[in-house]
Amino acid sequence: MLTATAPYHHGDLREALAIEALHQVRAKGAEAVSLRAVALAVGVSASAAYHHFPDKIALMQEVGHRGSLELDRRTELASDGVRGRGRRAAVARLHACGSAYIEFAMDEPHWFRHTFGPDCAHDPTDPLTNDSGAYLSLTRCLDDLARLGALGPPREGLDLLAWTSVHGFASLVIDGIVPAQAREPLLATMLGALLAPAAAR
Amino acid sequence: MLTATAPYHHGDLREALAIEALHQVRAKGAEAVSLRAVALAVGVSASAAYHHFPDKIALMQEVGHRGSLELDRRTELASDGVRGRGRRAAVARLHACGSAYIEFAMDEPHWFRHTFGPDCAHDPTDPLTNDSGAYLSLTRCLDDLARLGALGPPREGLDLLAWTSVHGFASLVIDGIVPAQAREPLLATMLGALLAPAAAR
DNA sequence: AGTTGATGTGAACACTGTCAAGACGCACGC
DNA sequence: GCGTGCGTCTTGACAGTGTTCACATCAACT
Repeated sequence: MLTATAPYHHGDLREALAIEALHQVRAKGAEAVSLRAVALAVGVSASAAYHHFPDKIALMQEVGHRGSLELDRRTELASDGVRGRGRRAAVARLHACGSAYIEFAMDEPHWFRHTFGPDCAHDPTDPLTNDSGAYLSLTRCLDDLARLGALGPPREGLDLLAWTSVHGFASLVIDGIVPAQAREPLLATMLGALLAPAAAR
Repeated sequence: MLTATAPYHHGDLREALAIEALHQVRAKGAEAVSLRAVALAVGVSASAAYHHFPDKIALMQEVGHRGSLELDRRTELASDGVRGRGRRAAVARLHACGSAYIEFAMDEPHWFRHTFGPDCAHDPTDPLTNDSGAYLSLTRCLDDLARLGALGPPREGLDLLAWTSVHGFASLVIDGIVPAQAREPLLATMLGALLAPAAAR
């Protein structure tokens, strides 16, 4: 039996630690996660973690990074799930994209919050460029709509408006400030404000 | 000399603790603040704090509450700073309101983040009702615009759209994901999407 | 005056992140 | 084949955290 790539003492401790940390963040929230508890749950001493991550912060950043990837995956999946080339399909794609974004925050509030939390702060020198596939999904949806002449306001800046409203709504919902049922109304209003008045839906 | 209301041993320890905690949150961020350090800075033992706050969380919630009040104050001040009854003034008021919201986040990123952080989670049973004077300021601006017939899309839900986009932008900026210079473009795009096409500015 | 109760102190507990010193075991060079 | 080296993990320790306990203090009321 070839045990694939199980190179060392533990096998792949770095991955195991990341997975366990992710589990605990999802379950209890980032603030309630301790490096020691993660290491113990994996069956390893606390200091063992320092051979794979320089900090606790680095471990948590790995969790945040996986949150970005998961968010990207969900939005992309949602937008790809809508077939068709017409205006109706393009609108539905944008709707699905925003809905998936919000749904991730509602499904995994702790994970979402930590992904955008202070420990995972991005490099302020080159924002918007490297990461955020969710933003790219949104941009593609809006590009399609622009190509179809379905957008009301001028194209420029609409990505940012759509993104910030969806992200802000998701944040406010998981903070308990805005009710979750407002999701559809918010998306409808956003689409109504973005689309040309011809056919809002 | 009448020393005003200096009732007890310290004077007003509860207030002193809250002020010092607020200072430290603004300076170092909520995660870096320890109850002990706050108490020591006030010149008091750590356990003394427990006669005024049941938890460290309660102390930090007081800081968050003051963040809500400060945000309310700023938005209200900004919107009241624009005089006039015409459409132009109403648009400027909405712009000033959103701008002040974002400016607070940029001036006090730690304070803003903590105000909307998990420790200050609101009661999910009655959202939108009790607090958030910033939302009320925004609503008033939009009511004015609606009365003047200046809004493009139907009135309902526009508060939420404006609020979430401003809040989302503020959050993304202080997370270093969106550049701060995008504030004016974002506000312009938002106004363009909200207003009737007659005169975008 | 003496009791009461709010307000302070100090020591202690369990827990945290982090580090230094040492023990284990795989992989390589001889 | 065997020792050497290095990556891996453990133990033990340090400083610092939130929180609680028994006790001291001091203002105010009866």
